[in-house]
Amino acid sequence: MPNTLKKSKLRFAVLATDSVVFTVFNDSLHVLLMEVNTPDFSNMWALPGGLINPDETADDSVKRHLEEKTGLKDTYTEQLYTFSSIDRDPRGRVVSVAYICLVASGRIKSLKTEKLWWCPAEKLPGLAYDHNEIVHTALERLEARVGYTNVIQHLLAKEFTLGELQRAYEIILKHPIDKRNFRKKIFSVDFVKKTGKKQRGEAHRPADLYTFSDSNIRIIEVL
Amino acid sequence: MPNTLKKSKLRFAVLATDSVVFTVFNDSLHVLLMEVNTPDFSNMWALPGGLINPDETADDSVKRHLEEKTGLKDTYTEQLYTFSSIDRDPRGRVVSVAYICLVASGRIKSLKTEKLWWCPAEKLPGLAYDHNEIVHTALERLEARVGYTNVIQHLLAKEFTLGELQRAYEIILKHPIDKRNFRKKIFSVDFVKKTGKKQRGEAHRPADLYTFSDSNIRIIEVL
DNA sequence: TCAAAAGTGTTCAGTGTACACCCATGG
DNA sequence: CCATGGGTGTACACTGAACACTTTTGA
Repeated sequence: MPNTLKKSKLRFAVLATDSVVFTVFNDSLHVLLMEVNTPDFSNMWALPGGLINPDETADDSVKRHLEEKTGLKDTYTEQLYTFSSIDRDPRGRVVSVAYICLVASGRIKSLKTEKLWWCPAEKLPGLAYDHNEIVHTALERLEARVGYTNVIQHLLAKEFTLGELQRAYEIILKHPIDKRNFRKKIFSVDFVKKTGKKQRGEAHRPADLYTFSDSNIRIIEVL
Repeated sequence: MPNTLKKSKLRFAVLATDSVVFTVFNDSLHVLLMEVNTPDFSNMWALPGGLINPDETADDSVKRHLEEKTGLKDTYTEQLYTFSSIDRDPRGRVVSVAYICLVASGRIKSLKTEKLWWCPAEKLPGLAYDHNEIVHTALERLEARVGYTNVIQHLLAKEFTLGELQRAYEIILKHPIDKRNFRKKIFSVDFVKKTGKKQRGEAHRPADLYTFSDSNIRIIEVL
C-alpha cells in the first residue's frame, strides 16, 4: 500500500500543519473551519492548515498559514499531536503536525468571513480528511490543560471580569462551578490581579476588572 | 537559509522518529542510547530512531526501528512531540516525531548490547542532533504523566511488590514518599490487586505480589 | 421598581500528611 | 541474632464542597 502522490504538487511536501483554533462566545466553545473544494472534498469544512516550507519550523508554518488564511496574528499556539495515518489525505502521503490555537473572541471581528465559519464545538459537521479526529483530540487536550494550567487566559480579553472567567471555565470544563468557591480558588493560586477599573454599561452592578498576573504557562491544579 | 539535502539518501525522507526509551533499575531512571558514527557526529551517543517509510505510520516506524536496533518488542509507546528546527540535522531538513517508550527492566537482558547504553537520566552526556532537548522534554512529560496516570505500570514487571512500585514513583517524581500514605493512596484509587503470591528469596519478610488492575491508561490525580 | 449579575463567609466532610513499631525472612 | 525491607493505624491540618443574601446598576 505505498503512497501515490499523483496529481499533486505534493511531491516533496509531505509535511503539513493544521490548526484547531478555539474561541469562546455566546456561551459556547467554537472551532474555526474553512471551506474546502477539491476533487476529493467538494464543499466541505476543514481545519485551516497547509504545507510546511523547507525553511520554516512547524511553529512558523502554523502561524503563517493562520495569518494568510484568517488574518489572525500573534495567537497563542501549542503543538497538539502529529497525525500520520497513511491514507489521511487522498492525494497521497501527508503527515500533519496539528496545533491548538486560542483566540479571545474580541479579536475575531477582523476575520475575513468568506468561507470561514466559527462552528460550535458540540455541533461539528463531518469534516474533510481526518479533521474530526484532530478536533476530538484537541478538545480532550484543551479540557485537560485548562484544568491544570492558566492557558485559559488566551481565550479572554486583556481585562475581564471574574464572571467572564468563570463562564469560560464552565464552558470548557462542561460543568457548573460555585461562584464563591471559584473566587476563593482563583485568588488562592493568584492567577489574577485587580486592575482597579470597573466594567460599566451593563444592567447590573459593575464588576471589577482583572488581568492575569502571569502570562507564562503555570501548571497548577485548578478546578 | 534553505536546507541542503546534499550527500544523503534523504531526498524524500524528511520524516523520522526518535525514541526516548526509559527503564528503571539500580534506583535510577535510565535512557537508552545508541552510538552514532557519521561525518557529523563521530563516536557520539544518540537516541535510537530512523526514517519513516512511506507506507508506515509514525507509530509503526518507532516500533520497527526499536525492534531492529535494540530487539525490544511490544513496548509501551506514546507520542511525545514533533521537533522541526531547521538545522537539527546537519545533513538536511529532517523533522522528527519523538516518542516515549517504557520498558520493564526485567526485559532489557535481551538487548543486543553492542553500541547500546542504558545511561542514567541524570548523567546524560552531550548527545548528537537535538537529542538532549528531546530527552529533556521526555523527562518532563514522563514525570507529569506518572503523576496523574497509571503509566508507571509499564516500567514494572507483571507482578511486583508495593516496595518496588513505591521506589519507581520516588525515582521518577524525585521525592520520598511515606510508605503508609502511599499504600493508602494506591489502594484507594485501586490501581493494583493482590495476586495472592508472595515474593521469596529475599533477606527480609516476604512481600505480597500485586498486578495492575487496569492495563488501560487511567487519568487519576495520584501523588 | 424590577431584572440581572456582582460580591461576600461559614460550616462540614473528606483527603493529605505526619509519624513508630512489630514481622518474616536470609545470611 | 542481625540486617533488611514488609506491613499496619491514628490524629491533625487542610482543602474542597455546599450554601443565601445584599449590592449596584440600567432599563
